[in-house]
Amino acid sequence: MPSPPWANILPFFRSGAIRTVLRSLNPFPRLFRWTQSASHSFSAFQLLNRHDYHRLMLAFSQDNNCFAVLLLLSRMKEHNCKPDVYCYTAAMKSLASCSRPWDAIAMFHEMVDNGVTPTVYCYTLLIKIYACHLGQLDSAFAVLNWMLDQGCEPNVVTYTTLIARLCKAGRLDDALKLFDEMLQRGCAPDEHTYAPILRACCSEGKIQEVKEMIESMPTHGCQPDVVIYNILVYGLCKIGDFDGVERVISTSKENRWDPNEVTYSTYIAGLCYAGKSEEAFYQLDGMIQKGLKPTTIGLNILLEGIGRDMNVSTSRVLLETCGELGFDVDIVSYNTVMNQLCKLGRWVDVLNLFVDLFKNGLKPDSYTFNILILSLCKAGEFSMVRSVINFDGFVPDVVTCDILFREFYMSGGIGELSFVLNYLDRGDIVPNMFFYRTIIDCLCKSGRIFEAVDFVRNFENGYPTDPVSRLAYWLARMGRVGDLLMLIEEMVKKGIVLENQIFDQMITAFCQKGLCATPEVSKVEFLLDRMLGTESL
DNA sequence: ATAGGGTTAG
Repeated sequence: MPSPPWANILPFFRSGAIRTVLRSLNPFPRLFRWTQSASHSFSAFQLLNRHDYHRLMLAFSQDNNCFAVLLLLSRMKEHNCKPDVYCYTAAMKSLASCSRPWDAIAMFHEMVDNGVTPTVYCYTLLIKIYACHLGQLDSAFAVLNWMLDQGCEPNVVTYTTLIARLCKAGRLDDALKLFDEMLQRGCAPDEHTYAPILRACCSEGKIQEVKEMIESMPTHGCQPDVVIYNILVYGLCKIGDFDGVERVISTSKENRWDPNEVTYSTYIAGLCYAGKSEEAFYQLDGMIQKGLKPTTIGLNILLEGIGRDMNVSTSRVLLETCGELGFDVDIVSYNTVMNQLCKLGRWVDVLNLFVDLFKNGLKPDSYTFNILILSLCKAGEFSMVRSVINFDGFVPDVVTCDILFREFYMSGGIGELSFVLNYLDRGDIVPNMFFYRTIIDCLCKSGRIFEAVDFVRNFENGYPTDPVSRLAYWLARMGRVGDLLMLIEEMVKKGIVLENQIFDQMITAFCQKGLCATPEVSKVEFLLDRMLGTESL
């Protein structure tokens, strides 16, 4: 028996959202029975109309499954159900959101080639793909002109899409030009059009312009809403005008809007960044009284600020009270407070919070482990570090390797490092320049200069700048100018261009050692000449 | 039926 035409699609039907859509489709009961009995030979797909296909496509698109969307489109064609502009638009959208913008554009052209006329929705999506997904604003403008040529009038959404991207790209002047153009063409803006422009003005600190533009909105038929006022709050925070923020919030009723959690989170973050965390803490209270709770990110910014500007006891108490207050915390909230305790060397408290986070149904991430491991290392509790490493769910990253390498090496536990090296060998963790620098630091601090030189020499592409400059620093620092000269000569001979970062580090070390007033400095000058000579080649 | 706006932590 041949497999049903939708066999490839059926596995995707497990998603709840898609099931819901399927149940509402006309032919679905029969389709469903077919899959149960598997004895019919007719194609239930023939019962789907364009509208059904479109709804299915949107459901799969929402599920981020563009494979299924494309499959549906090809099924349509097989069953002589010509895809309409809605189906093509849905397929384009799905491709775009699955990071396949070029395929989405190809889909647009396929649609035109098949004689389907794009709607303003479809052109707008195409503009969004060029502007947002590809960052090609000029191509997006070309689409705008093209649709005008085709007699399709852009609407407020079309203009807003392009204006928003121009603003995000820092092209505020072009955005304002387009804004005027849309007015001239008789297209009225709405709140969505103003928001990105106001946001861009705030970024440039043009708060006066922002205020004036908000006041002028009603003359264009727009009533400033909570989003518009949140942008104003953001702009005022950015220039530190917190009295202004107070005024905006206290006049909200007469201006017919209600502050929401974004309003307060923006305000609280602004206060924290300005070093006024105590004031931010106070605002949290005002927020609670209005029945609002902070966003998790806003809360985390506050926890960070309180620990920094006030004290860690307060941030810790706030974290521990979040459950009662009904605030949503996440692993970053715990990491923030644990990190503050770590810096103060309070490793027992760090450990306590590590235990608590599980009670809140959270899972530690690599930041959590790094904070915990660093706390324990600094306290010399290496046996506990070993327990943490063997913990079920341990997630190391390159920072973990860096901490473990440095701490175990310096405490003489070199034998333990095979664990770190195993991770690196397996390729699970890719070392970065900080890690290489740690290796150089460890080798140099323990006097293993030749091993450090060998380390940079045997690098895959040879003598990477960052570790070499670190090594140069140590050699200069230790007064081993001869070894340093040899290293530099060796690199020059191999035709390696010496980056000035290497010389920066050397000069820093020489200055720190107070060698600049001694004859040794002539050797540095010699090296600098060498560098200039190399660079002129 | 389909397209567009605001805060953002380690």
